Amino acid sequence: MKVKYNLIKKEAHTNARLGKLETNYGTYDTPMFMPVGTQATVKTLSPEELKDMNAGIILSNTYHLWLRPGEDVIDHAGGLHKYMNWNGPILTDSGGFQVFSLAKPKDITEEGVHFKNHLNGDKLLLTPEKSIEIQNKLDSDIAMSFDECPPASADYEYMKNSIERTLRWAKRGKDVHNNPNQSLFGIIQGGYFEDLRAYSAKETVKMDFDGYSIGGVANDHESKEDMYKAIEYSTPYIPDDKTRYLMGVGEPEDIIEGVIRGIDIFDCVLPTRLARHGHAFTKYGKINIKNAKYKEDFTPIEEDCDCYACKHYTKSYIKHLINAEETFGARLLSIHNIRFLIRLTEEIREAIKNDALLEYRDQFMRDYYEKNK
RNA sequence: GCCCAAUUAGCUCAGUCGGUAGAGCGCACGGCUGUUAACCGUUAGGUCGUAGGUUCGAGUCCUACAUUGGGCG
Repeated sequence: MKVKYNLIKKEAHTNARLGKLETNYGTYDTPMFMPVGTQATVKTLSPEELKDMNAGIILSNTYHLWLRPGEDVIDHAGGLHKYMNWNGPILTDSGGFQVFSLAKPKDITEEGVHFKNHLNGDKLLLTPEKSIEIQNKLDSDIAMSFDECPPASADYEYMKNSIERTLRWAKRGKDVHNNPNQSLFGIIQGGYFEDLRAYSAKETVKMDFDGYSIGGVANDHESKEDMYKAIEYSTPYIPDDKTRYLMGVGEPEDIIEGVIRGIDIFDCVLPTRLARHGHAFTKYGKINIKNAKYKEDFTPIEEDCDCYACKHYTKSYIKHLINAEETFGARLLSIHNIRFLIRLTEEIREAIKNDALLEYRDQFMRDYYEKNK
């Protein structure tokens, strides 16, 4: 089946939405956060641990699985769910972000994007059709259109040409997509140009995708105000009965601000990457567990956190593990950071129910930036 | 007792022809937003073993001593 978004309620004072997303693998409350498992694994974590954190959809990546182990291997294994032992929903990114992070502008043509395989240097061509074909074989629940994710600093002319091409790529991908059990999402681009966002959104929605995402944000050190505007420029054109997915975000405050502007789902590498780099989210701001002050801090990362790491381990111990480059440290911080963002969405949903999201936002920001600093 | 080598940042070591010193790691701190990222960056930290000598100028050349390691007795 295709994913189905059911709008439960709109928050009284913002554009926030409470919803339920029906998938092949169960129904999940939105707003929600999707952990990122690029290479068919959320780095350092087992599926059981993800379930314990109350994770819903997880994200994986077309480009990486195409190169290794190859979509045919996963197809022959019985699909990505079986391959990685994840019996929850999976969204696959199309490789569009790799256009941004790996390709040079000259590598992008109408046909597709020429890559150098970052593992062995092979020259490769990824096209919208190929991306959809790979995602079909991976058998994810939600496939993403193959887009170009231009840097926020791109000028108007570049951005305009880019979104026109992304629209043509979206149509080509949709034309070859024929998996009735896989949904296909369109991607809105346009940087911080109001008219380009509006145009991209309207034209993408005309193609009638199963859901819509907003891409091209938080990728170029742009200001948060600009990022929030890009969301505001895009969401008005997305129908109420379709999911809105803000790609690659984010930081706790960006998730809250995104929800306020009508976003339903988020994904971000930050919780797991920060974890491997020794940082932890807390209600009172991000902490660097490597700091000397935690050497003999025998309290958990957060006293009131219900995650496995906080229930059983101290900052002192986790600092030791990170300093000693023991992988268990990265695991414990990953568990905490993902649980932190999932718990954040749980609190956000509660605030929407109570029509008190702005109050929740203000209190969160006071705690996150002012206390304990 | 004699001979040889070494001695430079907390650690392991570079240091050219003599022109007053660098790296890696560690320490301290920071950054990371659809993962080419268990990564990247920024500080701090030195009477160049000690005492003399040669020289305009010595980590570098000479002498003695100390310490450490090795060899021969």
